Amino acid sequence: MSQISIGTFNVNSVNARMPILERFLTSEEAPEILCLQETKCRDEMFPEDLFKELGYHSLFKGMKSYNGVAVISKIEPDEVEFGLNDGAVEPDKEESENARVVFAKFGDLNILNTYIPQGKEIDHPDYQYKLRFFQRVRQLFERKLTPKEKLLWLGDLNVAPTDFDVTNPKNKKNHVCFHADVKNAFAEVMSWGFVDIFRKHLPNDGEYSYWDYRVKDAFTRNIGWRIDHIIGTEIMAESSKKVWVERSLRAMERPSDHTAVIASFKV
Amino acid sequence: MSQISIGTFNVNSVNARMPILERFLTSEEAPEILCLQETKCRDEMFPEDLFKELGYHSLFKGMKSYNGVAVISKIEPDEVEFGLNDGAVEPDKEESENARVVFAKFGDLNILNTYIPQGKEIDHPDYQYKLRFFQRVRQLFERKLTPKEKLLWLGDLNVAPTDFDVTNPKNKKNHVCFHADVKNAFAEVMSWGFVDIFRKHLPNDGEYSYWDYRVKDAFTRNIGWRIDHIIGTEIMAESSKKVWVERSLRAMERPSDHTAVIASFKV
DNA sequence: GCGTACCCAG
DNA sequence: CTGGGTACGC
Repeated sequence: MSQISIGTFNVNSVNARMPILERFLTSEEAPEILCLQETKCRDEMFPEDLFKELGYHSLFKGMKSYNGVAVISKIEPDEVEFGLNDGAVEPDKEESENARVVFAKFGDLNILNTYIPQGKEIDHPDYQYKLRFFQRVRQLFERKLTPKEKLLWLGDLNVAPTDFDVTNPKNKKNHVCFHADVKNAFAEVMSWGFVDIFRKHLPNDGEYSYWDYRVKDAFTRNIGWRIDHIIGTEIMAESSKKVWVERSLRAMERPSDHTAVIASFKV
Repeated sequence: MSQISIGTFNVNSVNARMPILERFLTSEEAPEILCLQETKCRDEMFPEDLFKELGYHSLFKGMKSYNGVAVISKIEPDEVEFGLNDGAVEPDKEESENARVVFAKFGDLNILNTYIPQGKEIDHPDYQYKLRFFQRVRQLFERKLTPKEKLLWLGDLNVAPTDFDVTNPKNKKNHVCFHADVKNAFAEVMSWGFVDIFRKHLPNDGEYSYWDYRVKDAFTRNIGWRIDHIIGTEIMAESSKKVWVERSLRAMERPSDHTAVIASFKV
């Protein structure tokens, strides 16, 4: 019986965040597998060699300026797939969807790392695209797996599912990450057969993963959002031992606006 | 009999260079008067308060993005004047000329700090403007002073007067800072009654003040230019005791492409 | 290469 | 506020 820890971290530029990642990945808390979002670099710019020196294999798909996902892991994955691959992708969205979704299989453990579109505003076409994106993620799960399998869904899902997940729920009813429709779209995916593993271990309020740079002293005042998630099938929830928010990363010099969320499992 | 040291430093943004300026101005080598060029900030943005805390009075004239001159001094000047004020300024050049030339009088010591136009290319109209700029600087001296007075001319003059002043003179014949015409234009100003005080004390080659960021390892390989000058009337040359290039500033973190050049005088 | 400035995005 | 892009100057 051994332990494995798996996490998610929206880095807001993987290259800008290397000093923080280097410290984190050489610390006691370093996870075996870490899902990254918003790497914000083309594949040629991805710091694969630096991760290799830290003992991590990298899979990544990026683009110029926006989006970009990666999975770095001490063990090599057996299978990898980028994008939703459902035939529903519009031609101009292909690049960004590949830079938002990565599936990786490590033995019998399936991992989906997603950076869900933010949606801009409630009446913007991107918000409808976001709602459809959740549907398509559910369809991906239906197509590839069953709820009986070992599956984790991690990433920046750009949704705070409950009032406990934001500092001030009252003034966020029309926010694209808190509106009823996006909560429902998220709940529809969850109902396929998922458990919110973060909430299983950290049921209290005030547990956030993102603090807006634009809100003055948001981090020290703990004005934040829980939009980075660790979700899994029942079997994964049962084997989960602990979840923690690695707040130290958000307190370092030049931090991302998000921090890492990690779960440990017994295997 | 006491000592005063006076220098010139093209800072390539005064705000970007404050960490370096703070260290320099609190060190043993801190000059009593320092002429700055390329401050690159509008007057509202000039860090007057920071210099005040360091014990320096500031005079400055800047503009958005480009140019900008300042004189910071432990003693307050008695007279100040910006620009060439010869009635020859074209309307669209008025702002930049005021941000290129500052005259200051400290007792009987006259100081002209200039940031001479670079000139872009030998066949560009800006190069002819540069040559005329030197003429107009000479006319300013003729109008205001005589070679018998105490006068220093400092600044980034964008001219390397001799083969000793660049690393590879052969491939620079058509450079706007090394072409025969610009050397002549500079020599014309010198002939009014100036001594090259830098060269009086540092006659050897390899003494530069500017190392191009774009030349790989230019500073460590000492591939540079002497384009920042300390020039004075005979009486100033006679009272000069020492000149040094403050290379430490170019070796610090996030340096300017230039470094400071300082002269000490007995008064 | 390293400074500006201005744009976009979250 | 802090990323990334562009353009421009030296």
